[in-house]
Amino acid sequence: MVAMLSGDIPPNQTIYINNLNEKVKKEELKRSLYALFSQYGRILDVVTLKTPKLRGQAWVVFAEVPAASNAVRQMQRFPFYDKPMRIQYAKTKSDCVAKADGTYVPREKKKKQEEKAAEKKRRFEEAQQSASAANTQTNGGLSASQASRQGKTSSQEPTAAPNNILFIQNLPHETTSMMLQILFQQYPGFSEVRMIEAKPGIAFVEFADDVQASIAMQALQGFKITPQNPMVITYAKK
DNA sequence: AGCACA
Repeated sequence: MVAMLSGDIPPNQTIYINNLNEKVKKEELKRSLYALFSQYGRILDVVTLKTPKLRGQAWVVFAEVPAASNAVRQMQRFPFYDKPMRIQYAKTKSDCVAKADGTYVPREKKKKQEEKAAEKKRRFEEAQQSASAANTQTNGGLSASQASRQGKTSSQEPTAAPNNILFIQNLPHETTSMMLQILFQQYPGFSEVRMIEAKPGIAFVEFADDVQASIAMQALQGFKITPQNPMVITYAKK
């Protein structure tokens, strides 16, 4: 039954992921999850903790339930840092969602720990910010195309299954493989660009694995080589 | 295996 796959928890906008590789650092894990899952829709928050009870697990909060549903289906068992992800809907509402709908009540906590942790968190967020600032620089000016892409994925067509090969469309005809190489080789795992003489405007870009391809896809989605040509990146068909 | 957010 379908219900079995989602572990009998009713659909909601937060997915719970476990069986994650515990060796991956928290910040990297968060960023990779963000990059990987934002193809399904807007993400409000990614929560990862490294406490003994919570390592190897993560929560990804989507703005919309259908995005979460697509993610649960499409990314089930996806090999992520060499381990198949296991994905369910989260059991309880995420704080960021409760805050948005006005039902949030802060829970009681031990107070001495809180102050220490607040400091740690501040430092963590600074690191995150500089990291994402660097990201924005490389693909600035994408918001319009990203918005239209998300509109598409969240409403109808099922997203193609992840693949280590990306299919690039809507390239200006004067694009060379060297131009694409320069763009894509900045992402880890890049292996090669292939273009077909007889078919201008498209290209294939290969990465070592699906995760790395996904991250490059996310980063360069909508990138404009010329102002009229935001590139459209999907996974190549298998 | 393990469902939190400070």
